[in-house]
Amino acid sequence: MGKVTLQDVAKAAGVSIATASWAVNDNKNVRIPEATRRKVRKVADRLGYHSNALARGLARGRSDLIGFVSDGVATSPFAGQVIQGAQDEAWRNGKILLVVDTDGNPTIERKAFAFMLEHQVEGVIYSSWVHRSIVPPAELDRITSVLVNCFDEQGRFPAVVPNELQGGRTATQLLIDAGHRRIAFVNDPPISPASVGRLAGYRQALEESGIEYDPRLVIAAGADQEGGYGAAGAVLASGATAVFCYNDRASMGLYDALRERGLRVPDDLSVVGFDNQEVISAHLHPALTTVGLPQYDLGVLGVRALLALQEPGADRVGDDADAGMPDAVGMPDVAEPAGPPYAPLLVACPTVMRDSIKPR
Amino acid sequence: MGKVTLQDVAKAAGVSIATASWAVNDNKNVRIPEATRRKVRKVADRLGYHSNALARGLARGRSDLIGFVSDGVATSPFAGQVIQGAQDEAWRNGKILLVVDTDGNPTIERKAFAFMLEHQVEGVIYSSWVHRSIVPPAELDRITSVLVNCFDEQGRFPAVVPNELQGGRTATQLLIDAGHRRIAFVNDPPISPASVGRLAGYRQALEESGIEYDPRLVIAAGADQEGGYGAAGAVLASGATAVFCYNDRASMGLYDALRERGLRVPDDLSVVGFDNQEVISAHLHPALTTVGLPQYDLGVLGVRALLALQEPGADRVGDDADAGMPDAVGMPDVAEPAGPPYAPLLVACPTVMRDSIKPR
DNA sequence: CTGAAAGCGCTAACAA
DNA sequence: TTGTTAGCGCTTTCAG
Repeated sequence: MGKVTLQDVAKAAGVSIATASWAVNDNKNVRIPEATRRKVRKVADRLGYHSNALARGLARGRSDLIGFVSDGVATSPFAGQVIQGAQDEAWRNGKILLVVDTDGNPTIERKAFAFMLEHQVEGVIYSSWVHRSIVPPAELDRITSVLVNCFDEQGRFPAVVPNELQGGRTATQLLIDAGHRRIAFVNDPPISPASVGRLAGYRQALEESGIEYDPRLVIAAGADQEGGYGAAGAVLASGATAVFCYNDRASMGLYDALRERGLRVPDDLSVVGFDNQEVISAHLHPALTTVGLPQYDLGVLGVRALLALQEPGADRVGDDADAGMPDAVGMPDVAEPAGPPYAPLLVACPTVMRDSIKPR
Repeated sequence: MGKVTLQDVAKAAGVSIATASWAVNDNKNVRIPEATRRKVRKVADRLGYHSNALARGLARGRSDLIGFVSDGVATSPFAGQVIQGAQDEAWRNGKILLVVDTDGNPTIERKAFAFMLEHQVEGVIYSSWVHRSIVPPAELDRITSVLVNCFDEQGRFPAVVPNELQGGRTATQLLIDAGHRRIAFVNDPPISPASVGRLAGYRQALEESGIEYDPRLVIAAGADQEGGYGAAGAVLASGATAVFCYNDRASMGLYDALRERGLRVPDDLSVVGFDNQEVISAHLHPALTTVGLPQYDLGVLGVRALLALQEPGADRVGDDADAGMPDAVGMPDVAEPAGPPYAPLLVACPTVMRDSIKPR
């Protein structure tokens, strides 16, 4: 079984091996009569021929493989989505993803890169579980690479990250639009792109609406249920009528604390979360209005940036590889590969309207 | 840069290309002096040599690639873990995973298999997001394959699945051990390995403790927060002092409903969940005692079964590939590849003790 | 338009 | 112990 080679096909079809090759691939440099092509194709199908990617890669010097190394995306509840997006976009371009999750282990990471190199990947997506600044491992210099959900301060590599500022602004704006003026922000204390960016967005939204920023409304609390639970007292004491929580998990904790005090969302307090972590946000009572992370898009744009890098100025040609693939519409175009230093590509965080905001 | 070949290394080291090959790989058929080996190795390092996996695969007729096709594991909040387990185990054996998530789309699935075939994978893990019975796609017959988190009724393929019955029994036993005799079971209505298996486990545990099974204690409710929320009334009306919920999400809904009625877990009602969906279970108030799904192990055992299939009777040899890898201890051995029909390998569901059970 | 033939980088007989 | 060499299956000039 199995081992049907091009040679077999050629022989069975009564053509040379070269002709068979032309016929099977839609090679544009060579014009082959439709009849011949069809015949070869049919024979190939009948024999169950599958081109050997190893041989093809060797001969062409191109593997059609894209590496995806992450420090935990696969394990994180979040970000299977970014892999999915990357995979879909890779696929659309006739590439396939070689995924390795290093779980943050440097030994594994080193090996992962060795593997990628050996397998002649055309580039690698280096991705982080949590949006953060990284110092790129030395291996990245040996391969065309782009950063996803992380970035290097020097901008030595193209990076694709969520637009935290816009996200924070959007979340806050939701509350303002509902008529709230006194809006608390439960923020994660450690400095991070997310905590800094969302706070900046919060302030920007307030400012745009002429609401004065009151530092007492910014409450520091851990970015999980316990944090949100513990922050309830401070939120209530602040006199806020609405609260923007750093993430959905904190919102969930806040819900709990509120319920224990006999208070109701959104009647007594409007709340908006962040992350759109569906298991939580979609199923809280009431369902949580929140701002999502553009994970799928991060993946898509990551590989798009990577491909743009290796074919400078080349137009993407649509082949039939996308049959049945979800279409990626409404996504920002990736900037022309301008060369370093690269400014991170900021991807918009979408609004997810549910039932936790009450107009007043 | 980059393109350093074995030939280059050989030349630079002043040996033949064959010798270089022996030296770089730890080939056991050929003994070459440590000195030569070391020299070659050093030159290789200096030049930044990386063996070309495509050429190696072609020449050896072996790709060291294992396919992993899933209908949504990557997207599901659950099961990045199974990929992780599969990847780790593959790695330990010098293999690497080629992951494709078809998202349940048959067109994509077909293409995924074509890709796998082309890339000469040595076998494929076919995995489902939710534990279920499947009819294996025809392509599986062309490749050595094993099913993970799913199975075919005829046992034509080895399958690795969670032991739902044991899980259900364990969950119930937890409650019994705490002194409860009247234990409700909030079950998911649709027939599935999980609903059937967990119910059987529930009944078995009761029986083993001489508690009579009362059908009125089995309450049908959707397997999510809404379901658990809605089931509260029935649970309370049943007079149960404890409840085993089909999953953590339902438990979460139940928590909500209870709190709204001024009732407390575990004082007024003990509860145990299922799935150990950490975002939820670990952070509920009080934290939820639950039974986990052995996802990581499913992945590990899946590839282990696959490898066992292709090297019948061969002992696994530990090479140095596992440096820095998490170790897989305490895992059941995969059964000898007995040949079809295969009985599914049942993997134990672990207990996760937290704070939602109160002794009485 | 089609065939012959030279590799792609590496492995593994087979010789030396 | 080491070198020579014939492929692995496919792509792609270069002739025909």
